[in-house]
Amino acid sequence: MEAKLAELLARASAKRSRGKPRRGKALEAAEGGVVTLAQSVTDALRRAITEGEFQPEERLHEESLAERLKVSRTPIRAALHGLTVEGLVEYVPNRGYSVRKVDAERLIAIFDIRGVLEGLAARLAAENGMDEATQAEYRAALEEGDRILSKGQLLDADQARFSEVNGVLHEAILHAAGNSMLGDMMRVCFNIPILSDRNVLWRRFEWLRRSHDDHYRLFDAIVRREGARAEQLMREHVHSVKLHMREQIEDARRVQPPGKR
Amino acid sequence: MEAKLAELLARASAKRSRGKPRRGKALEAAEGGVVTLAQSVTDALRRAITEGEFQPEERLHEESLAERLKVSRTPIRAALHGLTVEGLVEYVPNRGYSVRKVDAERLIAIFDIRGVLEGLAARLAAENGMDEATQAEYRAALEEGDRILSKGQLLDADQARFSEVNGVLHEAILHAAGNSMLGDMMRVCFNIPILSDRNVLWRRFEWLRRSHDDHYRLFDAIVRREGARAEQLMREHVHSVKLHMREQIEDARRVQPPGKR
DNA sequence: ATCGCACAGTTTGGATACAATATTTCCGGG
DNA sequence: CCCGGAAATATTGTATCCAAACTGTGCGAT
Repeated sequence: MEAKLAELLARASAKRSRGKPRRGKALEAAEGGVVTLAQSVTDALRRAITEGEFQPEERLHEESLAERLKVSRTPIRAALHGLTVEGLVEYVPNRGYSVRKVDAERLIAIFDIRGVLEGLAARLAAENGMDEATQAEYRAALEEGDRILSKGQLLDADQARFSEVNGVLHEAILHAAGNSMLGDMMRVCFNIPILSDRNVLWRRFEWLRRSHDDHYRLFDAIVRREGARAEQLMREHVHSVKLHMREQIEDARRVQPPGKR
Repeated sequence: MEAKLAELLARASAKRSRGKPRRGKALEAAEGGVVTLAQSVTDALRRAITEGEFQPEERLHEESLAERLKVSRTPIRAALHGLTVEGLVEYVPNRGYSVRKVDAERLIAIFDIRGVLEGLAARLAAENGMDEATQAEYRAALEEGDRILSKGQLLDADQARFSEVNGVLHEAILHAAGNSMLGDMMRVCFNIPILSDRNVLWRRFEWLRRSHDDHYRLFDAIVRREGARAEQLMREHVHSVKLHMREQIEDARRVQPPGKR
């Protein structure tokens, strides 16, 4: 679990040099496809950080990173600077960058914001209406969730699938909301080390069932165009995730008492 | 109105080399005081853009900017990259940066987000309670607003002061909310060319009076710790600003019909 | 022994040089 | 006259270089 970072970079930049001599036009790459080294490095570092490749307060030494990724310091610096603006990394002038620590307080803050942002997304989705294709996606994801939950217990392999299902649902709502900025801001709330792939939660099966049920009601509210109800449901949903998370944090703290250093 | 940009940079970087040989420790400068050239340039460019120094889709040519600001391309690039992450600037690989256009749709999107974010701030402020000092600031700002409005009409010089008052009120609520991330996200919603200093609105006096009254009610709700009410009031308040703004845009469009280019 | 100071080494910030990519111009063919 | 393509030009992307700032260590004074 060491050269993993370089591997991430390789995957990120794969989209660059692949294929034909490249159809000249940059437009094809304008969205989605990564083009510059700096972007690849940014993606690689972001993933590495959110997936816990680095410790919370760990220094991010420019030269070491450059060496590990086999690039010069320039794209590294661009990436670190960008991640600082995104809020994933901290920066002190003349002293460099470090991984931003996410303490309990900050986590709560994030969830409060997620609550209102996702609530807004749900309301807008309900007000604007969800097109057929997106509805179909949503429904499919719901059914997939049913299948996973029907076993009465959750296997490890299922966790990833359930996360996937969750992602689809949220994306569908976000898409229906039709507010592009909302997605940008939400991304900031999701790119957080601890939860990242949201592998953490999903502990108690019963809670999970309830969560899945929320998704059903949310869908109902949206297709009925009941904006206020959709918003309320989503808020409560996120709120319950927040409580669940706080519980887990406190559990973890009990195991390993505070005041480590 | 040409060398204004350079002037902005001078002001921004003034905080750097000022004073004694600088107390060695960087900690003093860690927050607030700008330290690196890149930061100064970022601030200068942000201001220039939000104050309308550049046209909406105008290209931001690295070398020209470097020349105008008398710095190398390095800090310029850092600044542009950062502003891109912030959403003020657009970027296409190998083609450079340009001022992001804020069309009506985007403006609406921003106000929708501001509505829920400021609503959250108001609710949190009410739930947490506002300390005495902040309450005093808020009250002082309210009275200042009364004084300005008491004349029955708004002079040009008053506009700036009223904007100031508004700023203080929002800052007070934000501070009481105690959610640092909220401030970061809200900044993104405020750094928008069109409104920037919020000089635009405040057209109709009556509307302004109503707006000021909102601030009173908001305060009442907060000190009474009525979170839900505070949130609702703030939402409605922002919503009314949104409507007001949309109206103005449509007015402007009537004067200068669409399809300019 | 402790505090302060100076010096050496490390690390970052900014400028410059070079390479890669896009845009423009200009020329020949249709 | 218009269109297509190739060279020329301009602009961005990356690497390297140098200067400034910070960190740590060791020596000397108290």
